[in-house]
Amino acid sequence: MTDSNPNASPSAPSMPSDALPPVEQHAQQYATVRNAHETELIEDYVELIGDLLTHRGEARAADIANRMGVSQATVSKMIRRLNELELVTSKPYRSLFLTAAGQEMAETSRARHDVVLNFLRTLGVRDATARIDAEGMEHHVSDETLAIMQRFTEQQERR
Amino acid sequence: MTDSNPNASPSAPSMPSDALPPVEQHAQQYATVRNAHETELIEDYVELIGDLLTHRGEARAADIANRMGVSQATVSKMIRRLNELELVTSKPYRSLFLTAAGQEMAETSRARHDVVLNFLRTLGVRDATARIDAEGMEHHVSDETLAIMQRFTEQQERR
DNA sequence: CAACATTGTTAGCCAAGGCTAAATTATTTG
DNA sequence: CAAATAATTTAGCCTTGGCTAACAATGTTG
Ligand SMILES: [Mn+2]
Ligand SMILES: [Mn+2]
Ligand SMILES: [Mn+2]
Ligand SMILES: [Mn+2]
Repeated sequence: MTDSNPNASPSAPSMPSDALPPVEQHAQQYATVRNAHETELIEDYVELIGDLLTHRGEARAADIANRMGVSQATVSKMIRRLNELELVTSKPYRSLFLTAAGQEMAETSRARHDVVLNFLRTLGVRDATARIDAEGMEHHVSDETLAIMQRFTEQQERR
Repeated sequence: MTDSNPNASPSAPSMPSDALPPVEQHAQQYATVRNAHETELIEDYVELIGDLLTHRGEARAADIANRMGVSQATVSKMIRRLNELELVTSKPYRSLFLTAAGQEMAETSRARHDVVLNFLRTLGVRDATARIDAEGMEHHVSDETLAIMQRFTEQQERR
Protein backbone atom coordinates (compact mmCIF):
# COMPACT_ATOMS: atom_id res chain seq x y z
CA MET A 1 0.00 0.00 0.00
CA THR A 2 1.73 3.15 -1.16
CA ASP A 3 -1.14 5.30 -0.08
CA SER A 4 -2.74 5.80 3.29
CA ASN A 5 -3.96 9.19 4.38
CA PRO A 6 -6.31 8.89 7.34
CA ASN A 7 -7.48 12.48 7.53
CA ALA A 8 -7.11 15.68 5.53
CA SER A 9 -9.76 18.33 5.16
CA PRO A 10 -7.93 21.65 5.11
CA SER A 11 -10.48 24.36 4.49
CA ALA A 12 -7.90 27.10 4.15
CA PRO A 13 -9.72 29.58 1.96
CA SER A 14 -7.49 29.86 -1.11
CA MET A 15 -4.42 27.72 -1.03
CA PRO A 16 -3.09 27.00 -4.50
CA SER A 17 -3.40 23.26 -4.20
CA ASP A 18 -4.87 21.31 -1.30
CA ALA A 19 -3.44 18.08 0.01
CA LEU A 20 -5.04 14.96 -1.38
CA PRO A 21 -8.31 14.04 0.31
CA PRO A 22 -8.55 10.67 2.08
CA VAL A 23 -8.83 7.80 -0.37
CA GLU A 24 -12.47 6.92 0.40
CA GLN A 25 -13.63 10.51 0.06
CA HIS A 26 -11.68 10.92 -3.15
CA ALA A 27 -13.16 7.75 -4.62
CA GLN A 28 -16.59 8.98 -3.63
CA GLN A 29 -16.07 12.16 -5.65
CA TYR A 30 -15.43 10.24 -8.83
CA ALA A 31 -18.18 7.74 -8.11
CA THR A 32 -20.69 10.55 -7.80
CA VAL A 33 -19.59 11.95 -11.15
CA ARG A 34 -19.84 8.52 -12.83
CA ASN A 35 -23.27 8.18 -11.37
CA ALA A 36 -24.43 11.55 -12.67
CA HIS A 37 -23.21 10.62 -16.13
CA GLU A 38 -25.43 7.55 -16.16
CA THR A 39 -28.59 9.59 -15.78
CA GLU A 40 -27.85 12.94 -17.31
CA LEU A 41 -28.62 12.10 -20.92
CA ILE A 42 -31.92 10.59 -19.86
CA GLU A 43 -32.71 13.73 -17.90
CA ASP A 44 -31.86 15.97 -20.82
CA TYR A 45 -34.13 14.01 -23.16
CA VAL A 46 -37.02 14.01 -20.72
CA GLU A 47 -36.54 17.69 -19.96
CA LEU A 48 -36.46 18.50 -23.67
CA ILE A 49 -39.57 16.45 -24.39
CA GLY A 50 -41.36 18.28 -21.59
CA ASP A 51 -40.26 21.63 -22.98
CA LEU A 52 -41.38 20.74 -26.49
CA LEU A 53 -44.77 19.65 -25.18
CA THR A 54 -45.10 22.87 -23.20
CA HIS A 55 -43.90 25.26 -25.87
CA ARG A 56 -44.90 23.48 -29.07
CA GLY A 57 -47.72 21.19 -28.03
CA GLU A 58 -45.97 18.13 -29.40
CA ALA A 59 -42.62 16.38 -29.23
CA ARG A 60 -41.56 14.65 -32.45
CA ALA A 61 -38.45 12.56 -32.89
CA ALA A 62 -37.21 14.82 -35.68
CA ASP A 63 -37.44 17.93 -33.48
CA ILE A 64 -35.54 16.19 -30.73
CA ALA A 65 -32.84 15.16 -33.20
CA ASN A 66 -32.50 18.74 -34.44
CA ARG A 67 -32.41 20.26 -30.99
CA MET A 68 -30.00 17.65 -29.64
CA GLY A 69 -27.84 17.92 -32.73
CA VAL A 70 -27.86 14.19 -33.17
CA SER A 71 -29.07 11.75 -35.84
CA GLN A 72 -32.67 10.55 -35.97
CA ALA A 73 -31.45 7.00 -35.54
CA THR A 74 -29.84 7.95 -32.25
CA VAL A 75 -33.06 9.55 -31.06
CA SER A 76 -35.12 6.56 -32.13
CA LYS A 77 -32.93 4.26 -30.11
CA MET A 78 -33.09 6.55 -27.09
CA ILE A 79 -36.88 6.72 -27.29
CA ARG A 80 -36.99 2.95 -27.07
CA ARG A 81 -34.91 3.22 -23.91
CA LEU A 82 -37.15 5.93 -22.43
CA ASN A 83 -40.08 3.67 -23.15
CA GLU A 84 -38.48 0.75 -21.36
CA LEU A 85 -37.81 3.03 -18.41
CA GLU A 86 -41.50 4.00 -18.53
CA LEU A 87 -40.72 7.68 -18.78
CA VAL A 88 -42.50 8.26 -22.10
CA THR A 89 -45.29 6.69 -24.06
CA SER A 90 -45.05 6.59 -27.83
CA LYS A 91 -46.95 5.20 -30.71
CA PRO A 92 -44.94 4.93 -33.92
CA TYR A 93 -45.12 8.08 -36.07
CA ARG A 94 -46.93 10.04 -33.36
CA SER A 95 -45.86 12.68 -30.85
CA LEU A 96 -44.29 11.47 -27.63
CA PHE A 97 -45.90 12.00 -24.25
CA LEU A 98 -44.51 11.81 -20.74
CA THR A 99 -45.72 9.32 -18.17
CA ALA A 100 -46.34 10.55 -14.63
CA ALA A 101 -42.77 9.56 -13.73
CA GLY A 102 -41.53 11.32 -16.86
CA GLN A 103 -43.37 14.50 -15.99
CA GLU A 104 -41.94 14.50 -12.53
CA MET A 105 -38.42 14.05 -13.86
CA ALA A 106 -39.00 16.78 -16.43
CA GLU A 107 -40.18 19.25 -13.82
CA THR A 108 -37.36 18.49 -11.41
CA SER A 109 -34.76 18.74 -14.14
CA ARG A 110 -36.23 21.93 -15.54
CA ALA A 111 -36.36 23.56 -12.13
CA ARG A 112 -32.75 22.62 -11.41
CA HIS A 113 -31.64 23.78 -14.84
CA ASP A 114 -33.37 27.14 -14.34
CA VAL A 115 -31.78 27.71 -10.95
CA VAL A 116 -28.31 27.10 -12.37
CA LEU A 117 -28.96 29.21 -15.46
CA ASN A 118 -30.33 32.15 -13.51
CA PHE A 119 -27.51 31.89 -11.01
CA LEU A 120 -24.94 32.16 -13.79
CA ARG A 121 -26.77 35.12 -15.33
CA THR A 122 -26.89 36.80 -11.95
CA LEU A 123 -23.15 36.32 -11.59
CA GLY A 124 -22.77 38.25 -14.82
CA VAL A 125 -22.15 35.47 -17.31
CA ARG A 126 -23.41 36.34 -20.82
CA ASP A 127 -26.64 34.60 -21.76
CA ALA A 128 -25.29 32.31 -24.48
CA THR A 129 -22.38 31.22 -22.28
CA ALA A 130 -24.63 30.74 -19.28
CA ARG A 131 -26.89 28.46 -21.31
CA ILE A 132 -24.00 26.30 -22.48
CA ASP A 133 -22.45 26.03 -19.01
CA ALA A 134 -25.78 25.37 -17.31
CA GLU A 135 -26.49 22.49 -19.69
CA GLY A 136 -23.49 20.62 -18.34
CA MET A 137 -23.29 21.92 -14.79
CA GLU A 138 -26.89 21.19 -13.84
CA HIS A 139 -26.16 17.46 -13.52
CA HIS A 140 -23.31 17.96 -11.10
CA VAL A 141 -24.87 20.37 -8.61
CA SER A 142 -25.89 18.92 -5.25
CA ASP A 143 -29.10 19.93 -3.52
CA GLU A 144 -27.02 21.85 -1.02
CA THR A 145 -25.29 23.90 -3.68
CA LEU A 146 -28.51 24.33 -5.61
CA ALA A 147 -30.21 25.87 -2.59
CA ILE A 148 -27.31 28.25 -2.12
CA MET A 149 -27.44 29.26 -5.79
CA GLN A 150 -31.15 29.91 -5.52
CA ARG A 151 -30.77 32.02 -2.40
CA PHE A 152 -27.93 33.97 -3.96
CA THR A 153 -29.96 34.73 -7.06
CA GLU A 154 -32.95 35.90 -5.06
CA GLN A 155 -30.83 38.12 -2.86
CA GLN A 156 -29.19 39.77 -5.82
CA GLU A 157 -32.55 40.47 -7.42
CA ARG A 158 -33.81 42.14 -4.26
CA ARG A 159 -31.60 45.19 -4.79
CA MET B 1 -40.20 20.89 -40.09
CA THR B 2 -42.31 21.29 -37.00
CA ASP B 3 -39.82 23.58 -35.41
CA SER B 4 -38.49 26.98 -36.39
CA ASN B 5 -37.72 29.63 -33.83
CA PRO B 6 -35.52 32.36 -35.31
CA ASN B 7 -34.69 34.33 -32.17
CA ALA B 8 -35.23 34.09 -28.46
CA SER B 9 -32.87 35.42 -25.80
CA PRO B 10 -35.03 36.71 -22.98
CA SER B 11 -32.74 37.66 -20.15
CA ALA B 12 -35.59 38.37 -17.78
CA PRO B 13 -33.98 37.78 -14.44
CA SER B 14 -36.04 34.98 -12.95
CA MET B 15 -38.83 33.77 -15.17
CA PRO B 16 -39.90 30.25 -14.25
CA SER B 17 -39.17 28.83 -17.66
CA ASP B 18 -37.70 30.57 -20.68
CA ALA B 19 -38.88 30.06 -24.20
CA LEU B 20 -36.90 27.49 -26.18
CA PRO B 21 -33.67 28.84 -27.63
CA PRO B 22 -33.19 28.79 -31.40
CA VAL B 23 -32.50 25.30 -32.70
CA GLU B 24 -28.85 25.90 -33.63
CA GLN B 25 -28.02 27.44 -30.28
CA HIS B 26 -29.81 24.65 -28.47
CA ALA B 27 -27.93 22.00 -30.43
CA GLN B 28 -24.70 23.79 -29.63
CA GLN B 29 -25.42 23.51 -25.91
CA TYR B 30 -25.69 19.74 -26.08
CA ALA B 31 -22.75 19.43 -28.45
CA THR B 32 -20.54 21.30 -26.01
CA VAL B 33 -21.57 18.94 -23.22
CA ARG B 34 -20.89 15.86 -25.38
CA ASN B 35 -17.52 17.30 -26.19
CA ALA B 36 -16.64 17.89 -22.55
CA HIS B 37 -17.55 14.32 -21.76
CA GLU B 38 -15.05 13.05 -24.30
CA THR B 39 -12.12 14.65 -22.53
CA GLU B 40 -13.11 14.82 -18.90
CA LEU B 41 -12.03 11.36 -17.81
CA ILE B 42 -8.67 11.87 -19.45
CA GLU B 43 -8.31 15.17 -17.63
CA ASP B 44 -9.20 13.62 -14.31
CA TYR B 45 -6.62 10.85 -14.75
CA VAL B 46 -3.90 13.25 -15.78
CA GLU B 47 -4.76 15.62 -12.97
CA LEU B 48 -4.73 12.78 -10.45
CA ILE B 49 -1.40 11.46 -11.70
CA GLY B 50 0.04 14.96 -11.38
CA ASP B 51 -1.33 15.26 -7.85
CA LEU B 52 0.09 11.89 -6.84
CA LEU B 53 3.49 12.83 -8.23
CA THR B 54 3.38 16.13 -6.37
CA HIS B 55 2.10 14.85 -3.05
CA ARG B 56 3.46 11.30 -2.98
CA GLY B 57 6.43 11.38 -5.32
CA GLU B 58 5.09 8.55 -7.45
CA ALA B 59 1.92 7.53 -9.22
CA ARG B 60 1.22 3.80 -9.22
CA ALA B 61 -1.64 2.11 -11.01
CA ALA B 62 -2.93 0.65 -7.74
CA ASP B 63 -3.15 4.08 -6.10
CA ILE B 64 -5.02 5.44 -9.08
CA ALA B 65 -7.44 2.53 -8.94
CA ASN B 66 -8.08 3.12 -5.24
CA ARG B 67 -8.52 6.86 -5.61
CA MET B 68 -10.72 6.53 -8.68
CA GLY B 69 -12.74 3.76 -7.07
CA VAL B 70 -12.30 1.55 -10.10
CA SER B 71 -10.68 -1.80 -10.86
CA GLN B 72 -6.99 -2.15 -11.61
CA ALA B 73 -7.87 -3.57 -15.01
CA THR B 74 -9.74 -0.41 -15.87
CA VAL B 75 -6.77 1.70 -14.86
CA SER B 76 -4.37 -0.47 -16.80
CA LYS B 77 -6.42 -0.01 -19.94
CA MET B 78 -6.68 3.72 -19.40
CA ILE B 79 -2.92 4.00 -18.93
CA ARG B 80 -2.44 2.40 -22.33
CA ARG B 81 -4.71 5.09 -23.74
CA LEU B 82 -2.86 7.90 -21.97
CA ASN B 83 0.33 6.46 -23.41
CA GLU B 84 -1.09 6.47 -26.92
CA LEU B 85 -2.15 10.07 -26.42
CA GLU B 86 1.42 10.79 -25.28
CA LEU B 87 0.30 12.25 -22.00
CA VAL B 88 2.20 9.83 -19.79
CA THR B 89 5.26 7.63 -20.02
CA SER B 90 5.29 4.28 -18.28
CA LYS B 91 7.50 1.30 -17.97
CA PRO B 92 5.74 -1.85 -16.81
CA TYR B 93 5.63 -2.19 -13.01
CA ARG B 94 7.03 1.28 -12.47
CA SER B 95 5.58 4.64 -11.46
CA LEU B 96 3.96 6.71 -14.19
CA PHE B 97 5.31 10.07 -15.28
CA LEU B 98 3.75 12.90 -17.23
CA THR B 99 5.08 14.07 -20.58
CA ALA B 100 5.35 17.81 -21.20
CA ALA B 101 1.86 17.77 -22.71
CA GLY B 102 0.63 15.78 -19.75
CA GLN B 103 2.09 18.22 -17.27
CA GLU B 104 0.50 21.11 -19.04
CA MET B 105 -2.89 19.39 -19.00
CA ALA B 106 -2.45 18.52 -15.33
CA GLU B 107 -1.66 22.09 -14.38
CA THR B 108 -4.52 23.55 -16.39
CA SER B 109 -6.98 21.06 -14.98
CA ARG B 110 -5.76 21.49 -11.46
CA ALA B 111 -5.99 25.27 -11.68
CA ARG B 112 -9.52 25.09 -13.08
CA HIS B 113 -10.53 22.56 -10.46
CA ASP B 114 -9.18 24.79 -7.67
CA VAL B 115 -11.01 27.86 -8.92
CA VAL B 116 -14.31 25.99 -8.97
CA LEU B 117 -13.69 24.39 -5.58
CA ASN B 118 -12.73 27.65 -3.89
CA PHE B 119 -15.65 29.42 -5.51
CA LEU B 120 -18.07 26.88 -4.05
CA ARG B 121 -16.47 27.14 -0.63
CA THR B 122 -16.70 30.91 -0.79
CA LEU B 123 -20.38 30.62 -1.61
CA GLY B 124 -20.78 28.72 1.63
CA VAL B 125 -20.97 25.14 0.40
CA ARG B 126 -19.61 22.63 2.92
CA ASP B 127 -16.17 21.29 2.07
CA ALA B 128 -17.13 17.68 1.31
CA THR B 129 -20.04 18.78 -0.88
CA ALA B 130 -17.93 21.37 -2.62
CA ARG B 131 -15.36 18.73 -3.49
CA ILE B 132 -17.94 16.41 -4.97
CA ASP B 133 -19.66 19.14 -6.98
CA ALA B 134 -16.38 20.62 -8.19
CA GLU B 135 -15.24 17.25 -9.52
CA GLY B 136 -18.14 17.20 -11.95
CA MET B 137 -18.68 20.91 -12.58
CA GLU B 138 -15.08 21.72 -13.47
CA HIS B 139 -15.43 20.16 -16.92
CA HIS B 140 -18.47 22.22 -17.81
CA VAL B 141 -17.30 25.68 -16.84
CA SER B 142 -16.34 28.03 -19.68
CA ASP B 143 -13.34 30.33 -19.47
CA GLU B 144 -15.74 33.23 -19.15
CA THR B 145 -17.51 31.73 -16.16
CA LEU B 146 -14.23 30.57 -14.66
CA ALA B 147 -12.87 34.11 -14.71
CA ILE B 148 -15.99 35.39 -13.02
CA MET B 149 -15.76 32.71 -10.34
CA GLN B 150 -12.15 33.60 -9.69
CA ARG B 151 -12.91 37.29 -9.42
CA PHE B 152 -15.83 36.61 -7.11
CA THR B 153 -13.72 34.46 -4.81
CA GLU B 154 -10.96 37.05 -4.61
CA GLN B 155 -13.42 39.85 -3.88
CA GLN B 156 -15.05 37.91 -1.08
CA GLU B 157 -11.69 37.17 0.50
CA ARG B 158 -10.73 40.82 0.46
CA ARG B 159 -13.17 41.64 3.27
C1' DC C 1 16.06 -17.97 -1.11
C1' DA C 2 11.49 -19.95 -1.40
C1' DA C 3 6.88 -18.92 -0.45
C1' DC C 4 3.50 -15.61 -0.11
C1' DA C 5 1.54 -11.12 -0.98
C1' DT C 6 1.10 -7.36 -3.82
C1' DT C 7 0.94 -5.19 -8.12
C1' DG C 8 0.12 -5.05 -12.97
C1' DT C 9 -1.50 -6.97 -17.42
C1' DT C 10 -4.37 -9.50 -20.57
C1' DA C 11 -8.53 -11.63 -22.34
C1' DG C 12 -13.12 -11.51 -22.92
C1' DC C 13 -17.46 -9.77 -21.66
C1' DC C 14 -21.08 -5.91 -21.42
C1' DA C 15 -23.95 -1.48 -21.93
C1' DA C 16 -24.25 3.19 -23.53
C1' DG C 17 -24.35 6.35 -27.02
C1' DG C 18 -22.73 7.77 -31.26
C1' DC C 19 -22.85 6.98 -36.64
C1' DT C 20 -24.50 5.66 -41.81
C1' DA C 21 -27.33 3.22 -44.93
C1' DA C 22 -31.47 0.96 -46.01
C1' DA C 23 -36.23 -0.12 -45.28
C1' DT C 24 -40.72 1.27 -43.79
C1' DT C 25 -44.62 4.20 -42.94
C1' DA C 26 -47.15 8.57 -43.08
C1' DT C 27 -48.32 12.83 -45.33
C1' DT C 28 -48.79 15.99 -48.96
C1' DT C 29 -49.71 17.32 -53.42
C1' DG C 30 -50.21 17.31 -58.63
C1' DC D 1 -55.48 8.73 -55.67
C1' DA D 2 -50.79 7.88 -57.15
C1' DA D 3 -46.35 9.65 -56.70
C1' DA D 4 -43.18 12.23 -54.33
C1' DT D 5 -41.56 13.75 -49.92
C1' DA D 6 -40.83 13.53 -45.11
C1' DA D 7 -40.55 11.06 -40.86
C1' DT D 8 -39.42 7.02 -38.41
C1' DT D 9 -37.38 2.71 -37.56
C1' DT D 10 -34.06 -0.99 -38.13
C1' DA D 11 -29.61 -3.13 -38.97
C1' DG D 12 -25.04 -3.13 -38.36
C1' DC D 13 -20.92 -0.84 -37.12
C1' DC D 14 -17.69 1.71 -33.79
C1' DT D 15 -15.52 3.69 -29.41
C1' DT D 16 -15.55 4.37 -24.57
C1' DG D 17 -15.37 2.88 -20.07
C1' DG D 18 -16.83 -0.33 -16.95
C1' DC D 19 -16.35 -5.39 -15.04
C1' DT D 20 -14.29 -10.34 -13.61
C1' DA D 21 -11.08 -13.97 -13.95
C1' DA D 22 -6.73 -15.70 -15.02
C1' DC D 23 -2.02 -14.99 -15.51
C1' DA D 24 2.63 -12.63 -14.92
C1' DA D 25 5.94 -9.94 -12.57
C1' DT D 26 7.78 -7.92 -8.59
C1' DG D 27 8.60 -7.40 -3.57
C1' DT D 28 8.75 -9.04 1.13
C1' DT D 29 9.81 -11.90 4.65
C1' DG D 30 10.32 -16.20 7.52
MN1 LIG E 1 -28.21 19.12 -19.29
MN1 LIG F 1 -13.41 15.95 -12.58
MN1 LIG G 1 -10.51 17.48 -11.28
MN1 LIG H 1 -20.57 15.83 -16.92
